[in-house]
Amino acid sequence: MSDTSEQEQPRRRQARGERRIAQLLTAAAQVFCTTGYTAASTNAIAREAGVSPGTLYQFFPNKEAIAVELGDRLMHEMRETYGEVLTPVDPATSLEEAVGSAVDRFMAFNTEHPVFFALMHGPDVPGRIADAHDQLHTTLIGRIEDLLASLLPRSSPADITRTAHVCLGVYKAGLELVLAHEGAERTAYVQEVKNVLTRYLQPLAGDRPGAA
Amino acid sequence: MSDTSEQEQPRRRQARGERRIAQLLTAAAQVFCTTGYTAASTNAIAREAGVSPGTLYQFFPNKEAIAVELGDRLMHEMRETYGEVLTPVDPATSLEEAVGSAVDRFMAFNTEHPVFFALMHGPDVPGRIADAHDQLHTTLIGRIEDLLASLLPRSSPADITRTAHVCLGVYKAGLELVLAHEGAERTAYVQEVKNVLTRYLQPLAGDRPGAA
DNA sequence: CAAGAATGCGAGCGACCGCTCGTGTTTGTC
DNA sequence: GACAAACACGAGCGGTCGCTCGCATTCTTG
Repeated sequence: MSDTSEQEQPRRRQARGERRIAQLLTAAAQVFCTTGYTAASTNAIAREAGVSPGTLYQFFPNKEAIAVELGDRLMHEMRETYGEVLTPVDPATSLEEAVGSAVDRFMAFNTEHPVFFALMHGPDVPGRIADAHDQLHTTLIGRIEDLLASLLPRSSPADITRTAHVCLGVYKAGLELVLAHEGAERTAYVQEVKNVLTRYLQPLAGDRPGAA
Repeated sequence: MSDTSEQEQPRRRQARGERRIAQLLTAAAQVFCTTGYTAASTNAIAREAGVSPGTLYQFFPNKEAIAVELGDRLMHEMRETYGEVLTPVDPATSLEEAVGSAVDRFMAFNTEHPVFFALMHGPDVPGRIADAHDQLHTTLIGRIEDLLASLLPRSSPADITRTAHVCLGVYKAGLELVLAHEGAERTAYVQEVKNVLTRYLQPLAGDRPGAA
């Protein structure tokens, strides 16, 4: 039973190979960003990276694996940069501060890695990536629920869940607007996203500081 | 000059043809809804309609024309059902009433024609449809700006424009959530969308009735 | 420096997709 | 019923895309 499962580990990579992988992932990010996942051809990714199609398939078994590896690395960098997503609670912070810092963190990451949004938002992504997407989505919703549970003590669990989905949806919509603008206008949109969320949550909050 | 442009009008349709067209558009709506535009194959549409690929191309010059015609008919039905989108102003209505009625109208249309959202939301749609999408988007933003200009007299034009984009984005995000649920939960999400918008706009509103 | 492994190439295979075309069937008109 | 136009069919053409394979090159290792 144990030998029937193929382990493909004995593949020893050289430094050149690791460089090629990084190069290919960068190229893939570029192409995914501009054309989306399904429309992105592996030949185009190879061309963008300046290598042949055969070289690409030396390092990735198929097109999906490229996106999966890219997603994994982004996820890892996100966790590394921001520690744990959405620090659970801090009873002293106001609603505005909590929302503001959460939005700033996510916006910073997403504007620095636009591929993330492109991969997660596209309705075309196949099996494995959709799974990762759902998993991230569920995790995120859970975190937001925890955050909201402490911020909005008067709400029922079902209401908390619904509110969490609304918050995430609003954030995603705001992200799209933010990514579509630059400079001062972008900053203004970030502020608007914070406004929408704080004003939405304010009436639900208990005796929090910072109420208008 | 006048005869160089080809007029393809002399194509006289029989009742059977009109029926086939409606049948094909219904099938296309179904397929577009489940797979999106690009992933939808014309053969699949023909199969869904129970006809051969050749028959499909008897009535539509290409795949894009199917989506365009579908979009045109939806647009026409939207205008016919709701007269003009977003009745400009009514100085006596409260902010809650204005937001509530606008959201209800759009939600009713979009839940009855999920294709509309699928066609407008997909990042994959090609030229002509993207044009129609942009045109609708611009028109909608303009209407919302007009509405907001009378509701929020203290805001500058630039702020109005930004606020309009935020409102439309929030609505689209809410629509996605609404379409993902059914029954009582769906109703609850509709209410949440209204809550988000009213609470967002409330602090900007002048001496409107209905303020909390 | 040899030998083997890892890397690199690019023509091309198989599958699918948008679309066509030759042919046969149904419908409207006289 | 005769004739033409509209409708219907489905095999298949041209093109793209994901991916492979045979072979050349570069690196590592003893």
